[in-house]
Amino acid sequence: MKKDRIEEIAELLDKRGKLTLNQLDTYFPDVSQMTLRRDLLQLEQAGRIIRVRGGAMSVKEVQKVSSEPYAKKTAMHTDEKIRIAQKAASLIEENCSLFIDGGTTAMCLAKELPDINIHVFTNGLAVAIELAQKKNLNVTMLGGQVMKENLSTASPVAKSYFENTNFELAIISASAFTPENGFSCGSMVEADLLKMTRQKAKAMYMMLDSSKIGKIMPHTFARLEDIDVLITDDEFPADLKEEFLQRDIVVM
Amino acid sequence: MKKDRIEEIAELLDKRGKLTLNQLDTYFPDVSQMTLRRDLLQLEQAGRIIRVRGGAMSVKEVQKVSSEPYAKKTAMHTDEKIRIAQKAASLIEENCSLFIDGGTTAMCLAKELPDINIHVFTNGLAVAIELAQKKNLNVTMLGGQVMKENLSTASPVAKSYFENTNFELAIISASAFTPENGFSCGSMVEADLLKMTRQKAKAMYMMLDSSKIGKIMPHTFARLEDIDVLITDDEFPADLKEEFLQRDIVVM
DNA sequence: AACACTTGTGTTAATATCTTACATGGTAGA
DNA sequence: TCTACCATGTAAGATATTAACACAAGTGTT
Repeated sequence: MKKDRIEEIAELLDKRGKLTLNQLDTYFPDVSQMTLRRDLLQLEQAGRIIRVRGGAMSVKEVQKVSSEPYAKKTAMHTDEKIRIAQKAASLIEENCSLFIDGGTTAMCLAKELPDINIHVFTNGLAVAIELAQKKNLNVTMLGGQVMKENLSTASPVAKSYFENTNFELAIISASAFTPENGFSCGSMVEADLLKMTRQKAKAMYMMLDSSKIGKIMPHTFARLEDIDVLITDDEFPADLKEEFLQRDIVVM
Repeated sequence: MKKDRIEEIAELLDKRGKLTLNQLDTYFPDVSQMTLRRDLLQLEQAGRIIRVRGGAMSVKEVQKVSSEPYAKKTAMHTDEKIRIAQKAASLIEENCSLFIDGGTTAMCLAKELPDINIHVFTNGLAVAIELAQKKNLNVTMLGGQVMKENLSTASPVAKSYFENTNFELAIISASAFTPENGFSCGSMVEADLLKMTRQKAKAMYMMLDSSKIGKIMPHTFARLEDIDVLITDDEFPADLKEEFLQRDIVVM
């Protein structure tokens, strides 16, 4: 079947990074080179690969090679983030309306979200673009001044947005957490926005990988008791977990 | 000098995403194609570009590819658009405040804009991200529902933004133009936004490559006399130009 | 100054790769 | 059953790339 073969080619390329047509030919001896060419063309149009002379290479590979310095930042704790994002995604139901922030954990969540009929509000540019790929999903971008470090928007003006919009659920992530100082982040305007979000949403889920615990950032936007669900990883300290559970907060 | 040329090629590629050898050849008429090939080879080994059949593409571009249907992306880097964008960019002065739309021509403009102290409002997600790279430039994203086809936002809510913001200049592009129907685009909400923009801005510059002339899209957002400057290419018909000039509109 | 030697470049032919156009067979729906 | 369409194959032709050699200008050595 054509589709399977194309999928297989894509996976191969993701693993190997780069393949020549001759290599592909030995992988798929029962179809002609021309067919493989056509497959590659399709994959290229889908944006998954790049055709180069002699064959093709995976887009992922290219990204890896080039973004070494930046990769370090984002690659930190990626596995945990993805697992946390998957947990969060499993909580989303069809026809709901939710807010997602613009951080890297939120970006992971955006990738994990199923393509179903939900409405998502976000202040992350990259998150919005990622979500725009999904056909059934509705995205609304919160406007405001663009913060260059994290490609999010934040501004007092966003407030006027909120007056006319509604969402049941806010899923956000913090840069730091201690029981005393609550959930905090580095930007005041962002903290402001997240506070507003808390007021607007019926429920608030917090994604927090355990590396954030014990850190303090300048601006607190939520306290321990403000959240309804805490989504974290297995490293999460048991004693802290107890504190959440005592307040009827679900920890998962 | 070899080094300068290579640097120039790299910059060119970052701006335009992808170039064929023939295009490069016209940019550097005083060296042979073979030399350019060798330059590309070097840049490839340095990891800055990827050579593809017929030419090369910027690694940076590839990173963006994953977030946008690829075919569209490359198709849009036409020479005319870039030349028009360059003309438009040359009109921008330091310390001004302007609006740019989210279309592909606007994207070219974003790339051409100098990194000086100006404030830019836009409703294009990709445009905002592009502009966020520039250190001295200030970007504000207009919020609203994200339109998946063109990664722009548009919504009635955007109106509330405009009440608190000011910009002197709006530089926008249309999808279609006829003297009778004016400048039009395919989306009603977008047309709405652009109309508002017209009211808010002191001046409006229109970027219009000649391929758009004679086409009509469903929603007109500006008429001939609404604009102050028309930025177009050399193919622009002389008789039409006359019509603009009669209304004291600068054509360049 | 004469001499290798390196480096950047151009020219051409040989090679590799890609596209185009057309032919074939199988399959789903009319 | 027939038609239309899709996925595929084949091969000629177009295009792009490499390889090989040549040359000129600058550099250092004797």
